[in-house]
Amino acid sequence: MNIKNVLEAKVKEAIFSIFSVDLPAVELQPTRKDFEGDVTVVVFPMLRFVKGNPVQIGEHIGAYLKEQVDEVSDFNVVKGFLNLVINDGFYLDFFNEIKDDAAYGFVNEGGTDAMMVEYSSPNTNKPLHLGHIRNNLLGYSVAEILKAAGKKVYKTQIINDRGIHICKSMLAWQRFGNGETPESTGLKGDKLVGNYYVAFDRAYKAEVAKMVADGTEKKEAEKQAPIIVEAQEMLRKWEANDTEVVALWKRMNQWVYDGFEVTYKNLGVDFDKLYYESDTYLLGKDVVADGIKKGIFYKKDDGSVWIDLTDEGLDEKIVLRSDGTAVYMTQDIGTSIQRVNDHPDINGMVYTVGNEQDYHFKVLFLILKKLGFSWAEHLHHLSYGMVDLPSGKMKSREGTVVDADDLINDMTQTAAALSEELGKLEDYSPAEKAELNKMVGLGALKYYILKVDPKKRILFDPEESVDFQGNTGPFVQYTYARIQSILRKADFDTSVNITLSAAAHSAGKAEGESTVEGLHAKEKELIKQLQFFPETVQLAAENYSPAVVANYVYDLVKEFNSFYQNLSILGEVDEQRKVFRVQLSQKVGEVIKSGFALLGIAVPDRM
RNA sequence: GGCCCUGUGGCGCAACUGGAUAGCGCAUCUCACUACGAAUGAGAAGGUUACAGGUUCGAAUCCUGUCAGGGUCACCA
Repeated sequence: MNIKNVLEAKVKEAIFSIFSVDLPAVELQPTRKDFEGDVTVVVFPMLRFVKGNPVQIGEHIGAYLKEQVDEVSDFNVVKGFLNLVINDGFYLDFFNEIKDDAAYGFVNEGGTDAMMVEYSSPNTNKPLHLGHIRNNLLGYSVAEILKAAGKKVYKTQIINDRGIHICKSMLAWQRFGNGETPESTGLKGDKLVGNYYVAFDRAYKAEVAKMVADGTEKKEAEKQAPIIVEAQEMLRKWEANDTEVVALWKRMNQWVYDGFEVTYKNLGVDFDKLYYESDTYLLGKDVVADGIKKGIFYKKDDGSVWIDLTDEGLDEKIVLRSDGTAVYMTQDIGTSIQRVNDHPDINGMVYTVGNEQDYHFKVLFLILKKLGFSWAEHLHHLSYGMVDLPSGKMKSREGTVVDADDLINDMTQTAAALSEELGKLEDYSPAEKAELNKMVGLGALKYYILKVDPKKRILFDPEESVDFQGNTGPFVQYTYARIQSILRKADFDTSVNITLSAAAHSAGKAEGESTVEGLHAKEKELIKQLQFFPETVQLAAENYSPAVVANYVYDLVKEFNSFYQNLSILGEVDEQRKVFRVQLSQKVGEVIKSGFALLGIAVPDRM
């Protein structure tokens, strides 16, 4: 039973019995460390309903609760804050309730509503970089959090596999590639193709520069440079299904997919369903036609179709070009509908896309609502800030990016160096070490990115390596490993429930249970912290925020380390208390593991 | 210029969504390994929450204005 629910009901009861007033809500919060107590009732909001001095009202409620509620053993009032002391028995009972629940904190209702979470969605003309990593980690984690909160979730990505940018790398490869392949060069496919994307840009810029030098206007030169004209011609051929162009396109895209797969696997993310833009880019046109009939869209004289969103404080937005072809928005409308057709249980979608597209999604969601889809009420743009370098924005074309594979390797190597230095794993095989180093390196990277509120932009300095100490992934992993070390050494039965001794607990003890005299403050704090896990998962889901989970796990771990350092676990002389402390450690370990799993971070038994 | 996001000790982040004396980690300075793992713990120092008004019992949080940084305003995606 949740103590909050009990107290809320009882406080209302108290107010009714003392003042004959029905209170609509009760504000509860954990008591600050500097005050005595566990849960605090804030009296101030009641003053609207109950006239009087907040301190006196607090005293009245406190006295009533102490009298009427078993769990409340004492109280004190500071200004308008009523601090309640909850007895140790309650916390022990609570702990025994959750102790053996392997899925503690997770809701497993298999609700009928499914959510689709889209993330990653890369272009197939260049390798993934740090920006994609943030996207991937956020999307994956939010999907896992939603699952834990009881939703059915489909993870998806839309692969931007067509368009002028793809033709650019294709053309450059044709011209300068000399038949190079991933096999012939030993390069990862996405890297190889990315090189040609850069090569195109270089050639293009050179052509433009030359034309400008020869007297052409810059804007004209950018439009007329032979290489860009040729790329556009290639796109036309692709759209006309030209066999040669399509064959090249398939071949080069496959190189990229093979490369992406390696990166995704290293990163530990996965997808349930893939969408390809080449399949979806024509979608949405019929919906637009339908929308015109409904009067949602209107046609201009030149044939282009628009929606007027000025009433909603936005602009007019084009949804179909004058030549009848689709724009980005059209595709997105069509694709979202397609997704629901493919998965009829979807009743909401999350789009993990950078905040540069805030406006686009505002418009998209509004249009879908206007079109009357019920699921359009549950759309969320998981918008996140850009990852910038000290030198500014990352730009693939200019080669100023932090490559995803390189970064993962760097992190692994830093972990390896640190581990070697500490020298605790001499008995590990090279393969075991490699696996562990990757786990820790990735743990550092993932935590570093996920602990920050998604909305905020991140400044990443490659010169200063990601921390492994303090508020970091490895810190949490280390604590987990420490707990496992204790569990390995605890060679006694820990299956019994420990309760308060009869002397400390008026209710007495049940048959076959073991007792302790009372909880140490550090033990109690840990149980309190464990209590917050389920609500943390829900809060994280409501806010689509892995940072909420990361911060929670960090607080739990900090609390545990303090407990660990200040009290003896296996060295405890009282046998019952020793058992209890091992159980407590085990549970904390489980929650660390569960919480980190929501972030996509693994935890090691040793490190 | 219009609209959107962000601004918290030197740096990186929190603050249970309006509650108590604004927490934590790096970095700096002290302590603690013949303790269950020091990738740790205990402590010190460091703040007018960008600025100015306002709302109320109470503001980092809400409103208005100003400043700074970023984004966005294409028949591009």
